[in-house]
Amino acid sequence: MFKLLSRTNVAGSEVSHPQPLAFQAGEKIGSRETTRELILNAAIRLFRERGFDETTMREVASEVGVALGLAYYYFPSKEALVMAYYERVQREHRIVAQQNLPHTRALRDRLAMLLNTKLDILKDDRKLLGALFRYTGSPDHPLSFLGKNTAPLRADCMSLFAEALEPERLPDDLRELLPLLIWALHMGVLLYFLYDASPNLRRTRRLVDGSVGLVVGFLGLAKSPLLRPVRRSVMTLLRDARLIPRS
Amino acid sequence: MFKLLSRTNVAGSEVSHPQPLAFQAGEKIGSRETTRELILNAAIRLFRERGFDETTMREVASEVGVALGLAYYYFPSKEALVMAYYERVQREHRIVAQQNLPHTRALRDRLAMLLNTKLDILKDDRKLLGALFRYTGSPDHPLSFLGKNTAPLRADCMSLFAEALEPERLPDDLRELLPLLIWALHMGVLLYFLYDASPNLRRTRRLVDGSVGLVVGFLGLAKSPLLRPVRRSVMTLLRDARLIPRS
DNA sequence: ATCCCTTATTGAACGCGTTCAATTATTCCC
DNA sequence: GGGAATAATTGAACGCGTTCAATAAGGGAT
Repeated sequence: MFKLLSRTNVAGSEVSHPQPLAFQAGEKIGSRETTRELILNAAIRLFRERGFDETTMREVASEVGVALGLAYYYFPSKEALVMAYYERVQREHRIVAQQNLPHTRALRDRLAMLLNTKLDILKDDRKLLGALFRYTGSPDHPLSFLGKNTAPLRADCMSLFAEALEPERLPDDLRELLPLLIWALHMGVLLYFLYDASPNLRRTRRLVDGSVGLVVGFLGLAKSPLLRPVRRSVMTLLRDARLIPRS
Repeated sequence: MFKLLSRTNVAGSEVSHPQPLAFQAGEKIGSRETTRELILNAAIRLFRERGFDETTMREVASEVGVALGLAYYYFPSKEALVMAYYERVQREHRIVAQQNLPHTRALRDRLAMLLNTKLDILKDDRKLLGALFRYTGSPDHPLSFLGKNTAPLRADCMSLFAEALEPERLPDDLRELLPLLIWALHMGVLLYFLYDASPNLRRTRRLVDGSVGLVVGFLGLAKSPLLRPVRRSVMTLLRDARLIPRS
């Protein structure tokens, strides 16, 4: 189907190969970005090994050899570490996706590729990814994945889905609607991934395949001019709810 | 449309009128249920007034006049207070729903009534309801609303939706599928409610109306024997994903 | 009434996320 | 080089959710 890029093929990957500590005891810590990166890398490594809640910020700071307060100088909270990491994941996913999209013709394959490569990147991250959902019910929290502060991240993710849809012949309303719907599906898949205890995430992968198939099938149906009033109703509803912008 | 029961009409309501402190300073605290209820009621009241995070467990205990540790004797965590409250909400909702269902014929009205009465009950609870979503990303946590410990609560909620669907002529597969789908919609509505800043939750109410309309419309379409293979695909997918039981 | 077992309650303490005043280091401009 | 401003770093402390050993209270059996 789509060409899986193996981990080693992602040049300069920030995510999959967190850099080892770049200095030894007694050596002076480098620049601002270096310290911040060190802390982030150490945190992600420890979160992966032990779990998010099971790792303390004291351990993270100690791992880098800095004072606890320094972690808070660079990151406003423990969860913000995970969010910073997820932003990296997003960046890496964009790179991978844009490498694969030119070689993937069928929409079904394109969408499946997007979801599966995301899962590939995140496959070792179940012990920390859940922390991203912590503020789901807190509308004003800066880290709420549905809140206004994360709107750029959402938009970025949706733009990837929009890119995958680009070659398709779609009515304008569907072209506008689908990135949101696929983003929502993608969030559902990530959630499912967290709950999936099957070997090698088999069930999650099958869910991806199956749901992408249904989306593409639904799309074939929904394109019909006969269903234009229905599409219009959906668009109206979502606009009223401010889930998509007013045109 | 449906008959709205006003708050005062719900006899013996546990939710809407948290009982005042049943004793005065120096008076001996009553039985186990009384103390537990006192703590829960005080907590919910304070959470409503101040917000969940803004209220400390020390304040809750102090409000009842007991030691901090006693709150933890009765409730395993701060969030567990909110979950206990939500279980009450569920019970009250069932009562209200079962009073209204016999007088509501059209499916659209039945579904809208279920969602709207839920919102009625929860309307003052935005400051605390978000806490229920805190463990969304923690599959093994007892309070995860998607986890196994909350399966009875989910099933109970879905059974209400199944009841609303009862009079409808539906193919078996749809009859099995729809409670889950409507439950998911209901969760989406609750989430939306948390984020909705419109006056009197206007936008949430409109979302309810609109989405119920779409569900009913979709249902009309989905019933068609022509779409049986699609329904079968959906059922297969959800069964494989273990989101509905295998038949 | 006494004893024993279970439940309820307490107050002190723990630990972790977070904060912050003080200090040190770095950078830029003259 | 010196001074000022800014950024980085520290270590101590706070406070809140949570825990727990000790104690008190309640209930049942003898």
